[in-house]
Amino acid sequence: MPAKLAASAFALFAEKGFDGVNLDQIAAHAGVTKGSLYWHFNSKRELIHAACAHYYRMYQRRINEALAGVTDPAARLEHTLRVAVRTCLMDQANRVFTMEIFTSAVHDAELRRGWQQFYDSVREFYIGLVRAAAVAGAVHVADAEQAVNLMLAAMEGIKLRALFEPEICSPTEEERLVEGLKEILGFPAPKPSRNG
Amino acid sequence: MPAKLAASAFALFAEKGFDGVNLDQIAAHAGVTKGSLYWHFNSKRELIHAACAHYYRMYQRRINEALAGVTDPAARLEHTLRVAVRTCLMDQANRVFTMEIFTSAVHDAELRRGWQQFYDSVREFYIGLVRAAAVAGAVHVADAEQAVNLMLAAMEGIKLRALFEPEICSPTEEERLVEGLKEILGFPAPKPSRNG
DNA sequence: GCGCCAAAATACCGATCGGTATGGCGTTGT
DNA sequence: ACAACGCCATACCGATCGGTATTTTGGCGC
Repeated sequence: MPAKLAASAFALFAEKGFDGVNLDQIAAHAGVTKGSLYWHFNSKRELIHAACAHYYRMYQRRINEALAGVTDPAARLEHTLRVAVRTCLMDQANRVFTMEIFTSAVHDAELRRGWQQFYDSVREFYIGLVRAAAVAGAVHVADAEQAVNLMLAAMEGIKLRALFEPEICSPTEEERLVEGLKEILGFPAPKPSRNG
Repeated sequence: MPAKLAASAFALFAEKGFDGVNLDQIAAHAGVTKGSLYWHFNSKRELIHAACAHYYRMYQRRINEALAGVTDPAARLEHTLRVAVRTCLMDQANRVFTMEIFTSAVHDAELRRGWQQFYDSVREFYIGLVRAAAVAGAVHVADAEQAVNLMLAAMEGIKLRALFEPEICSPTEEERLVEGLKEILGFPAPKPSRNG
């Protein structure tokens, strides 16, 4: 049940923000009432943290699935990037959710730590992927760390931009976004006949 | 008085967010009471919009001051960039305030329009500056618009990152940030003896 | 069947806060 | 002197919502 509540919280927070959802709504979404919710969580804040953990796990699960059985460094990097774009940029709900994390993290040190931990692990993962791809000669970067930092910043910037210009993250733009981010990571320019 | 209330609202929102400040606090900060505040503004929402307008005007005033009497295209671009970094990245209060705009804009079309209008004018201004500097041979970009988009995305990404890693926007990092953004805009790499 | 415990439901509480109603004061115009 | 108006202060209102207290329910073991 706590996992179901966390999932419900995530779903509703991603739609209306942390302050836009009350606990009765979350409980109802999970099929129980607020009293039951309080049996499992001590406060709304605790539930927010659980919703964040839910999101981080979901992202990690997607990456693991995308990389299962993939050994080629360049392919691993590209798959990771595609999942990230699909999950973090194309999905409006997830964009809204992470924006709520940022805004609330200003005043909540634990939330901030949680995000930073997540962000750092994502970043280190990318750095490792880029380095492996560079050794394999698939990408060319002077400094893997800097390229990853720039790529992640660009992703965050796109996310922000999409909040008021949702069309830049429409399905028809996905491939363009992926290509732009790949370029930052040092992938060679796309060829007309390259493998999708 | 309405301007004073808007300024007070901006100052407090930039510290605690839109939902973290009540109208009594804003009124007190402006030296009046809530009744007087309601004489001038119909609702908290209207006050939020006034605070946003205050911020946009402040930014524009700073740019105008920085560019007064500057005619060299490269200098104009660099000055604009420095003011933007100082105002939008180095100033924690302003970072917090703009994050609040983004989060609220998801559910407030007018707020969204206001921000988009501001963002578009900033963007067009940069494109104009980059093109002028390119004609003057001071920067080298294949596509001014794309370079500006990337630079602005990077700025937004840095802003987000700074929310949980404030040290990346510390005074000692300012020059590094400026140089990184200049590089995106096609400025030549810094020389050891270049003019500050 | 009874007791225990976990989980859930229901009713309630107090604080908060945006918003409203009303009265007061100072200034200006007639 | 009086009326009108702008601006302001104070008191009040109702809705909301996180959180608490109490009761109920279901499952399990004996």
